[in-house]
Amino acid sequence: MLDIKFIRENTKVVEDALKNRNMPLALDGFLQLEKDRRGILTAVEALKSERNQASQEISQIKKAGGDADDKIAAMRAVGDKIAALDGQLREMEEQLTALVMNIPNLPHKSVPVGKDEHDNAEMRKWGEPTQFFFEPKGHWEIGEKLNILDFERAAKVTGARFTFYRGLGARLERSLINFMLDLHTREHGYTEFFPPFIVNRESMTGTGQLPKFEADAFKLEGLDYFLIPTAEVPVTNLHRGEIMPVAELPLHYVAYSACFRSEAGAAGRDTRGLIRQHQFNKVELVKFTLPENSYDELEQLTANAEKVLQLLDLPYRVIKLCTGDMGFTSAMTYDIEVWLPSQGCYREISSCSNFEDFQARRADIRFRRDSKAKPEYVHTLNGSGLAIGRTVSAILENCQQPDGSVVIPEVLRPYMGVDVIK
RNA sequence: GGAGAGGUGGCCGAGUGGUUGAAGGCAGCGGUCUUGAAAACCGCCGUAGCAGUGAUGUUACCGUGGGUUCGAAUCCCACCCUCUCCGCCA
Repeated sequence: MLDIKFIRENTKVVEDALKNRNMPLALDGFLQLEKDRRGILTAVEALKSERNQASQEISQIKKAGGDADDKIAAMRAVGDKIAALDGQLREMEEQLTALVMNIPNLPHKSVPVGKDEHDNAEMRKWGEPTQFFFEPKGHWEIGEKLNILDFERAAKVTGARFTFYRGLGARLERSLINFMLDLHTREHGYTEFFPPFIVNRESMTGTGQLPKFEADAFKLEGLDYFLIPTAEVPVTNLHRGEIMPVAELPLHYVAYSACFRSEAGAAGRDTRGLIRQHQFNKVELVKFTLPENSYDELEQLTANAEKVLQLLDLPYRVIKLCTGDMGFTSAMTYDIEVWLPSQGCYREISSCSNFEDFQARRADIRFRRDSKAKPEYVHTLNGSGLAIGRTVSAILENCQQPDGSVVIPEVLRPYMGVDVIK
């Protein structure tokens, strides 16, 4: 959520940003509504002030044994006026909230202006695309042949876009979760959380999944609860409504969770394999920082996620998303893309974003520089560190052997107990 | 799921429908005293919106949302949460 005062004073800036995000929106209606609202607010507050004063006078008259009937009658009329204006005010506020909640974050000035993924900027590459002297197979095929992935039975038991992992496949998934959590807690200094996988509406609104993207979420029938699309939601909302002392910042959190996405609108895309599932595992990094440090923190967070791929020896590149390709809540996003031989291209395996104060304002997460200072909004960041299913895909594909076996990256062998899946 | 108790400021804890934004205490901040510290004493000590260059004024907030009333922390209704006991359960 943007600051309404900021929108008022920088209307052009906001309109330009919306245009760059492919969401052109004229704000004059918004501004007029805002102005009208303030007019009515001033009027109703004057009436309330009058009423408060009269109430005290009535109290004194009654205490003195006098007759206040005239005053009470007069105030009854004032009360009716107040009720009418309050009603108007509430309606206007609802409209304004609806508008402002649907305005995306402003891109950072270093973000390239562009329409779609073709305008993203490649920042760096690590490693070289894996070379094969045989025709590399897709991970779904490798997984089924090794009997470690079972898409067919998952379709029977649940439906499309679900998977059973079996044997060493299940163990690989679990090993990756543990490896990543160990790395981020022991080497990178993050504090581990294990969050609820179900959250309420306020939390989904706080991180920006609602109200605009309700169709993407799984909602529990009859309850105002949602399956989390990412651990970002529970972990960021951990501090919703709090004012923290400056000494606590920055906070670096890491959480494993299952993630649930309806993938509405993705029909027909990535239908094979583990790339796009309704349920997947992810290790998520979340930071709460001082505003002046958030971009340094973003670089470090991205580097922490990259470290996972480096240790697994998987080739990847880092791109900076352009204005048209960035998520609704983000001010700047780096995507980390891993090399997938079956597709002959790099595919997203992590998305690292700085939300600046966009989520903090929605979720009311603040800090105080000292005991007398006014509270300020923190900056929030998060990034996958990494998506587990996509990491499994990358390992199966990049580490496959001509005989169909898969050599386990060295750092995972202590977790796996074997060197090769065959 | 059933029965009961309760949700007030950073914390503890008062609060007959009428100067209660809210007593008192603790913590915190500033000061007096002291070589320094402690103790004692004095003062300050919530958040947000609106108007104003500013001093300041004003409104709202006592779990949440409605209602009654000239006036609600206080009365009524619904919901949420916490605690205790019972039942069920990994």
